[in-house]
Amino acid sequence: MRFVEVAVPVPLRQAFTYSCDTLPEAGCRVSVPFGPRTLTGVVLGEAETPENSGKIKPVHQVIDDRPVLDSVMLKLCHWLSQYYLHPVGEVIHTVLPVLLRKGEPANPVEEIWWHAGDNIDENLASLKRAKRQYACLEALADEPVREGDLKNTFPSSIISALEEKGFVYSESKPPPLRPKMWLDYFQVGKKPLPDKEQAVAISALSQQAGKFAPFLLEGITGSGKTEVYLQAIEDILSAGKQVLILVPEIGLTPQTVTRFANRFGIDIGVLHSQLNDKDRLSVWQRAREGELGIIIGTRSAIFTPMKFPGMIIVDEEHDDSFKQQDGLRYHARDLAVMRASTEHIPLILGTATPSLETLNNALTKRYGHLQLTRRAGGASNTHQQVLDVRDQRMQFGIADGMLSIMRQHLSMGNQVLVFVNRRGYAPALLCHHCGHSYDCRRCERPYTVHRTQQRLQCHHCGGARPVPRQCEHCGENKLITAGVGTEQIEDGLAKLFPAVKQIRIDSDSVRGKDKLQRSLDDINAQKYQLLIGTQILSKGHHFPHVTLVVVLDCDGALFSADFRASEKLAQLVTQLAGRAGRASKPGEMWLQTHNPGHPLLQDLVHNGYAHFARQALEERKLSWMPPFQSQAVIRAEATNAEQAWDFLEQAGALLQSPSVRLNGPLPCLIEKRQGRYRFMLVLQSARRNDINGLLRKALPVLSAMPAASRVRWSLDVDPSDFS
DNA sequence: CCTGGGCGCTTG
DNA sequence: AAGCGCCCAGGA
Repeated sequence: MRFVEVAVPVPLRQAFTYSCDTLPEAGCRVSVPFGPRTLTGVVLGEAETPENSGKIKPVHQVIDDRPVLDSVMLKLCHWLSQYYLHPVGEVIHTVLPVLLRKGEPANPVEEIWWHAGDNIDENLASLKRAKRQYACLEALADEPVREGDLKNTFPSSIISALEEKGFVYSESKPPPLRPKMWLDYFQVGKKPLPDKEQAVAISALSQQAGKFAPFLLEGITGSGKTEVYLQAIEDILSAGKQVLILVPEIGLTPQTVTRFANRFGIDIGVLHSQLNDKDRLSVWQRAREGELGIIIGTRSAIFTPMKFPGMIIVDEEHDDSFKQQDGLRYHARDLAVMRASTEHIPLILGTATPSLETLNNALTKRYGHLQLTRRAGGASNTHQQVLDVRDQRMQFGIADGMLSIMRQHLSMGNQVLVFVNRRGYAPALLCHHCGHSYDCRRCERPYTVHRTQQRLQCHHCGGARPVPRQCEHCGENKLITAGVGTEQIEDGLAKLFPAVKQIRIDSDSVRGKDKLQRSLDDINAQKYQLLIGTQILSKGHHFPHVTLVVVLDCDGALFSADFRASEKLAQLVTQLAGRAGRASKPGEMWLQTHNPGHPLLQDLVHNGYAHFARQALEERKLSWMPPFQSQAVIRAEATNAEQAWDFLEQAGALLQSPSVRLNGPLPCLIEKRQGRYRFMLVLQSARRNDINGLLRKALPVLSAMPAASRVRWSLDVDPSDFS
């Protein structure tokens, strides 16, 4: 009798011991009895003979003949569980593809092959009058045929008729594995000559093959980061090693994939959020068998197994979408660092606007630091300026001065991009007579007015209602909107520039498959001259015909309660500036603000992101903020505000330590959502281990508190925001 | 007297 | 998390 530790998908901070006759390998799935249920768990390793073996139940069934989590992935699961203080069972649950969680087989499904039996000639002779059966048997005479192929030519009835006569038989076998199959057709396509900086980066990266070596690739937009990726992975692929590339959620366009596929002429495994479970599993399988040379995917692609790991690339490493915001709140970029380290492979963190965390690691030499400071092809940088809108007449959020600059660019036939960080028509609806504001009851925040859908929509909970005609409070017919969203700008600009073709790009307008890609193609084919949009426009797409970028409102970020707001604004503005222009058409960018003298804006506009970021790091150091301090947040929400607050107060009492500063309970930045009041408790310390240790000790007590069961609570290690 | 839903206890 | 027993309220 042997014993195993099994991680089961329940929110309990422990593994469970089971008995078995023969020891399954660590990383294999097993089905186990758990209370009155049967669950699919994963073997973590052998357990010592337990003392209270009376409780121990036997493993029902071993599902896998070989681990679904190799030793590296198991190690990472343990790290995730320890670092994010999350139950192992749930960690393993999030790491595995959905179908594997459900206990589906991990190996590729077997294929059925049809063979001709003995005495073919004799059998054929007996089929003289059954022409189709004759043809079918003849087709199998020389070699077996895959059932799928056979059924393309012959109906099942013909095949089963032959089977009944004993003339043919079927055999099922696993599809053949083809590790490193990309090498059969791998060839390096036409490539540009790297400039000096690119060449330095490429050679620095290639010298590190086969060992852990993290790099920040800080390259301004248009400096050719992707070309560095392409040339850096060339030798890795040709040596039969795989490359895993992580990209932000919206950055994964068919174009990105095509660029890699065209260069090397190979198949690429693509993992995006809309992929169905079956296709996802298939990429997982082919990556695990070493059949795919390149795997590109969003956040959760970091969990893709690789038989021949060669390199990991995190593109746009600063992007927020790498941080998971529920359940296991991991950061895929940080996990990529851990993974590269355990796999002993190099890692590229590429971006024009490094997060302060990564920049700090590069400046303190924990990471190699590669810089690309020149735009390829000699294109000039977009010139950034601040537009003082104080006392200016504004129409739908755009100052008169701004409109005349826009008019100039449009009259020259150039494209103009207007950035607004708000979708919908307006962020609020008010009664001009009594002042009544239309708020979502569940979130206590103003509804956003959506004109195209004729609805009021809550952007916090998704709730909606029809647009009222008259005030529900005083009955007057004086409802007005406040603030400006993309729809309103679209409306307003259409009236001002009736001859100019315009397009709105936000998550409402690009809903649906490939809609975004089609719109982007149309923009670059110059079917539109005026582009109005949100964040989406700042991610990864280049608009060579845009010569003017307008950012409508910077003021919100300058005075935000979130200490990262200025970093995010700087990244956004810089990324947006990078979208525009090309060599023959230098771009300009205007930032509308009521605070033209704000040191942050001035620094960004005059000295660029690189300077701004180094300055911001100094400030963070002086003000004892991340990345010089570590943070964790406990959030609690409940329909009864007091219960959420009470829980956090009790938690605070439990989390007393001289080396960890506690802040709270405080209301979250989104104070109420979906009818639940939300509070948080912030832990901060110079040493992350102090926070981790403190929480590790307290969590079992915390989870057992009666107050804990009355609220929804969660732990966020290294929070990226305080919403 | 029986049904149902809410709660809290347990899970190897 | 989720399945189960347990307890109390409500209906004819």
